[in-house]
This record gives sequence, structure tokens and C-alpha cells, in this order.
Amino acid sequence: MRTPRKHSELECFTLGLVWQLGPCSPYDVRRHMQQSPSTQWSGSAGAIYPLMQRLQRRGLLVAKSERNGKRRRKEYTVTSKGIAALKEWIGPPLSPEAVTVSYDPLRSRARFLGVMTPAQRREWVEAAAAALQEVSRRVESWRQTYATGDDPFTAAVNRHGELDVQWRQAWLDEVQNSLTSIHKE
Amino acid sequence: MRTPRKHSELECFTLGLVWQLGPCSPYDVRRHMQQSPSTQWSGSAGAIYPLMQRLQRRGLLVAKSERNGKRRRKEYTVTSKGIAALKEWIGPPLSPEAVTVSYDPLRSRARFLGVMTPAQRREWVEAAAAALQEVSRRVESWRQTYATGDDPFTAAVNRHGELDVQWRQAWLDEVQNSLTSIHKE
DNA sequence: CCGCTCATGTAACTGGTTACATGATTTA
DNA sequence: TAAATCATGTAACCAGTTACATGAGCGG
Repeated sequence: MRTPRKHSELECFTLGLVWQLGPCSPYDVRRHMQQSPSTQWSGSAGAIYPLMQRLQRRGLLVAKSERNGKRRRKEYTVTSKGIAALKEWIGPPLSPEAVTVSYDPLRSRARFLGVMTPAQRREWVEAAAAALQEVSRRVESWRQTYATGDDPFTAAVNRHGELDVQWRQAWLDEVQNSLTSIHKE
Repeated sequence: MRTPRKHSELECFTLGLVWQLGPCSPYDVRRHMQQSPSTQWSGSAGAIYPLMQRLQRRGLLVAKSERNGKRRRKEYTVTSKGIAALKEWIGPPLSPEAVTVSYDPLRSRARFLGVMTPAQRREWVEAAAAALQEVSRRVESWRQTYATGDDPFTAAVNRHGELDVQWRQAWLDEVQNSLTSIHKE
């Protein structure tokens, strides 16, 4: 008896995107990922094209090649088996890798600020604050292109992005304060 | 002229850990990662042992094999070149992959809640809230084992974990409210 | 006509995962 | 003494990255 196949985070996320966008091409998926304010999904061709072929082989997607004039276009659609896989990924139950603190590259770096000189630490915090400003702008422009109102869950994701930036800014402020409190070195 | 070698996130994080823990073995690094409340770094043997050998070949770590009785122990130490690499990774300038919203597997899943029935959505939100409770407990026990006071940056990381869970709980509450507002389906 | 974007892919590489192997030491 | 943990690794696999190739359509 075959144990049910496991799919990667990227695979399941892609599955979800195809479901959400409706029939779409790997190119559409890639563009969507690249425009997102998250660097998590690079959307590189070498990742997405083979991935969607894999999902097709597993019966989670079906492809239909069209041809407007001489331009070919391959559209994938989620099958009912694909829907089931998507639901299983979302949970409940939540898979262990979903039960975690979120991954923040700024936190990873802040952990080792002790290796820097006090001046460098202050510079780093400033740079990090600027980076969050930049992210904030990206989230905002993303929110505008994908005008909420579509569905409440897209709105929830946008809201998550907003809150995420705000919270991390507040955290950075705390870090900055803890720096000045030891500023006599 | 060789362009300066790039290192992966895991490589740099490991470098930082070795710097922070002082001379230590791959086993120590693995244990540290596995006990962390984050699932980001699995700390699998097949990842860490070759990785630290790589860092040694690149001159960022030096190894010293000891032998207490019959038990062998290999200890790595960060070189000055390793310190430089660590500082470069931390920044500034922050590398592009650090300038991003944080990665939250709950957000990734919430995006596609539209595929579920209203009842399933409510179950999911409950499960997610429970998951965050679980994470909160893990963060707390982590905080206790790595008693802050060591350095302010460890404290900052612990604080980040605390805030992270709180913020996401607040976000989940919002999601839940947006569900009930459409509960007539 | 040149360059840009659209669009689909492949090839080579490599970092990380899972699983296994080995042996010493501690604990029930 | 059997099982669990400490401790070090290797081998096979595979997903994702970078870089390249190809060709259609479009704007200046």
C-alpha cells in the first residue's frame, strides 16, 4: 500500500496559485512569484517548468496547449485530485514545518550583532530600518495591483504583510534602544 | 580576479553559531539548531558535516581533533577570515534576500483558504491558533535554557520570537473575524 | 533592424534531505 | 545486557539555482 505522496512547500504553493489564478501558464505563475514582496519563491524557470510537469504527472494538474496564431501557450488547470492535495497541505492537521516561528533574515543576522563594533551595530540597525521601509513600499504597491475585494483571504495576506513590517519595525526600535543603553561600550 | 565567494544562508548562520558558541563540534551546532523553536534549520547530519568541512576548505573555520580517552571530538573555531565573512553576511549592506517580508507558513496556507468550506476554514483558524500556542511554549522553554543576560542580541532574538507569536495571533483573530462576517456563506 | 518583453523550455551544478553505518558511552 | 544517546560521518537522491537556447511579437 502506497503511503500518500508528499509534496514540497513550493509545489503546494504553486498548486494553490494555479487554483487561485484559474487556468494559467508557468509563465504566469513565475511572474506572480517574482512580483511578490516576498523573496521566498524565486519563481525561476528552472524551478517552475519542471515542477508543473511533475504536478501533471502526479495528476494534480492537467495541461492544455493552445496556439493563438503562431504563439503557443500552455495552460494548466487544477484537477479534483489537485484540490484534495491542496486542502491536505493547508490542513488541519498542520504539518510540523508549519508550526514554527516565522523566518526573518533580519532576526538571523541580528543574533550575531555582537561580532560588530558598536558603531557598526548602529549602522546595521539603520540599514535594517531602511530595508523595512523598502519592504513596506513593495507591500503597498502589491496591495494596489492585487486590489483586495477579490476575496477576504487575499486581503488577509496583504494585511499580514502590513502588520509584519510594522511589528518588525517596533522590534528594531527595541533593539536600537538596547544598543544605546550600552553605548558607553 | 576572483569575485568574492558567496555563501549560503545556512553556511553563514552556522558560521555565526560557531562564533557565538565558541569552539564547538558539528554535533553541538546540530543540537542547537534542532532545539530551536524555528524549523528553518533542520540541522541534519548530511547538511552540517559537509558544510563545516566546506567552510574549513574556504578558510573560514579551522578544525582541531581531540581525543578524551577513546572518544574523538572535532572542534571548529572561526578564523579571522571567517569573522570577515560573517560580518559581510550580516551587513550593511543587507543582501537582497534579507530585504523581504518574513516567511510565515501559516500565511502561505491562509492565502488559499477560499478553497475550503466555511466550516473547514473555522477549523483551520482554530488549529492555527493552537499551533501558535505550541510555538509560544517552545519559545518560552528556549528562552529559559538560553537565559538571556548573556548578550543583548540573544535577548533581542528571544524577544523577536515572543513578539512574532503575539502579532500572528492578533492577525489570526482578524482573519477569524473576517470569516464570521461572511458566515451566512 | 535592433532590442525588449513574451513564452517555453533544458543542462549543469550544488546544497540539503533521508537514510544508513559505525563505534563509544551512559542508563535502565 | 539491551537500549538509548553521544558523535562522526557517507551515499543516494532530488529539488531549486544559474545560465543558456530558442523563437514569436512589438515598439522605436
